Amino acid sequence: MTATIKDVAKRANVGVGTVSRVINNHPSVSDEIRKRVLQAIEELDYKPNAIARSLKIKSTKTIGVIIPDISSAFYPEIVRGIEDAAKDLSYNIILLNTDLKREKEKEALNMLKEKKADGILFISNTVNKNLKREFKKTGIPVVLVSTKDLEGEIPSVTIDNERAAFDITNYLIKMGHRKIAIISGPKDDPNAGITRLEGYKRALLESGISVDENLIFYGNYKFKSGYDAMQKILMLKERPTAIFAASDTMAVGAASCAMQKGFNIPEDFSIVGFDGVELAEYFYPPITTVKQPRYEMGSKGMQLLIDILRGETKQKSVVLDYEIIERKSCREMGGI
Amino acid sequence: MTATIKDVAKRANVGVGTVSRVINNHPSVSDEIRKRVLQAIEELDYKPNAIARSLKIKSTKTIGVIIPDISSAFYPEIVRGIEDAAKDLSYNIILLNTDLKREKEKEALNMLKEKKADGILFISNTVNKNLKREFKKTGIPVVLVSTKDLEGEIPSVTIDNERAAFDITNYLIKMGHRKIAIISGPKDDPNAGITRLEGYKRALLESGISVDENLIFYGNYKFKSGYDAMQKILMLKERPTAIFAASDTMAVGAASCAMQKGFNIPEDFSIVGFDGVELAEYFYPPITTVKQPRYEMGSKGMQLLIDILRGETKQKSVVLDYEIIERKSCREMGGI
DNA sequence: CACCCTCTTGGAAACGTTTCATCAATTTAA
DNA sequence: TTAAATTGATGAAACGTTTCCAAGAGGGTG
Repeated sequence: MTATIKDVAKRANVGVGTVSRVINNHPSVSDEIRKRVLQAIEELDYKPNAIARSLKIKSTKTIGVIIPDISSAFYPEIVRGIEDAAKDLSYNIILLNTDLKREKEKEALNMLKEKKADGILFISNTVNKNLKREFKKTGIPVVLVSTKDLEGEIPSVTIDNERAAFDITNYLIKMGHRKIAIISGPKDDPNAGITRLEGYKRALLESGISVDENLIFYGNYKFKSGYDAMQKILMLKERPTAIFAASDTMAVGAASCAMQKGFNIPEDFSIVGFDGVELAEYFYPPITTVKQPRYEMGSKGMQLLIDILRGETKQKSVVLDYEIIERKSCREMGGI
Repeated sequence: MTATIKDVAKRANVGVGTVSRVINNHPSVSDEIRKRVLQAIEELDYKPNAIARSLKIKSTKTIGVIIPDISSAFYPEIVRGIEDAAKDLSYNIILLNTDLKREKEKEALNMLKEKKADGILFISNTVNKNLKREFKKTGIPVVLVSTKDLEGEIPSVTIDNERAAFDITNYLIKMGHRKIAIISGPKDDPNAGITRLEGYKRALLESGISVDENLIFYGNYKFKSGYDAMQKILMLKERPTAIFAASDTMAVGAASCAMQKGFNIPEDFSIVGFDGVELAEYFYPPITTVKQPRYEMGSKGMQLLIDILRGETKQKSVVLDYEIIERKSCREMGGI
């Protein structure tokens, strides 16, 4: 069997308390004994049992990470940011997928409560009252990443979606576009759906362009919904010259549809996306987009969570910067 | 504080042993007492402490998942397969990234030993003697996914890379291509680098086409290396008519390069990839590829691991089927 | 020399479970 | 009717740590 602290104590001829103290670097242990203990540890290849330790100190050095779907392009980089930060702080992460199902979110929360996670990073649905009650029931601190508590009670790390949509729409306007369609997220997504649509509308209005309801389409951030929206756009009598898709994947879907029907990007349509996903970069032509700092969102979320666990912070939320990445999917309009 | 088994016992007026038995569905407890205990559990919203339980039963219901990089397009779907299967079997997963660094692999193994993971799914570097020694030291059962132990001692779930490469190369040959370049993986990757190159060569040879060393290029599976290889290909006096890239991302890189220089896919070059990643599907034109069953690899790996933990299986490895997905990136050659 | 500190060390208790040896009560067999 | 067997329930021990309390060993001081 694998060695325990008792075995080490015996071999080093000391008490278990002493061994524990050298493991945890308590100051009050003489150099000579420390050396003896260290040697015994070495000889037995002793590794402390984290489970036993956790039981005693009531901390597992484990963080639960709740996301919709790791195989969806948006999340892996967030998770990578989380895991890197976790490693630095000597935590581990348990990954749970929810598919945005409330039921699975609840189950995940239960698991994490039973396994005594020290904290939770929640990157799933928008938070509602009901969910907040579930959070409370676990008794585990939660930080939101890339989603929000509408009432702002739970700390979160996000970007300003409204402003980002405003900026990217303005980018199109500056290039001379006046008929700009949007392929928005779903109406029931208060975080990235509604806000981006609002930013788009505000940009139009502030430039004196009236918003045309016929140029507003709704998708679900996936390829097919972008593709389908483009099909509708192509059937318009008065086509837009530019399209703002609320996700890169929809942007690519739209571009694919157009190209398949014989149109060219950016000559016939200027297209911009949102997220800054690899697909947009590697597509041909590469798609201009607003890049969310996904890695940083993850690592920052982790750091914030740990700060909170240590009681080192007033639970304030953080809003990160986004960046418009100009590529080859847009063109300047000449005069009308 | 949150309720313990003692609190439940007290409230239900029974011994702790009894509570434990109803929690674990042991048969010998009377209906009346069971009811009483259940009610107490309900009233206190008692959730068993998995840490304490783990300490006692020496099983954490946790599996370590060691991968190179979750933000690399190939892995997320594997991980999703793993997590889904884990959930079904009531396990959780701890995710660890290694960037293919031996040092990080070692650290990951140590963490999992200390945290007493019940099993490990290893999806990183090819396994060598040294690593195998580290596996042994943890004392934790390991299953390999999408990588191999050259000596075949450790159970694994993979596809037949050589045969897949053979098939896809043949696909090109059947279309009439005779000058086929390959953008291979690195020479020091015995799993997916060398094997795919060998499948390519065998296909050529069996069709009586001699392999031309000038048509063999090496990349690292990433976009840029595909792009760079294409640049070299374009500089050849005698250009190939088809290109087999050992990853979809390289295939897309190569296609982008060609298109940027004014060539058309598939008119000027037929291109096929490998992996079956989203990028290949959404690229325009969509890239023909051999799709690895990544989700299934993950879930199968998980199931195999659990079978082994339960001692229900002779530790045999499993080889999964791949699938050639025909899209729009290749064209038939007329007679020469 | 007696006293009081300080510094180390040992060991027991506690963390919240599961399980095992006991025991009490009830049923079955003789 | 009594002995034996079966069933159900109890509580202590154990899992491997950490931490706290007590105590021993010096060392200074008056």
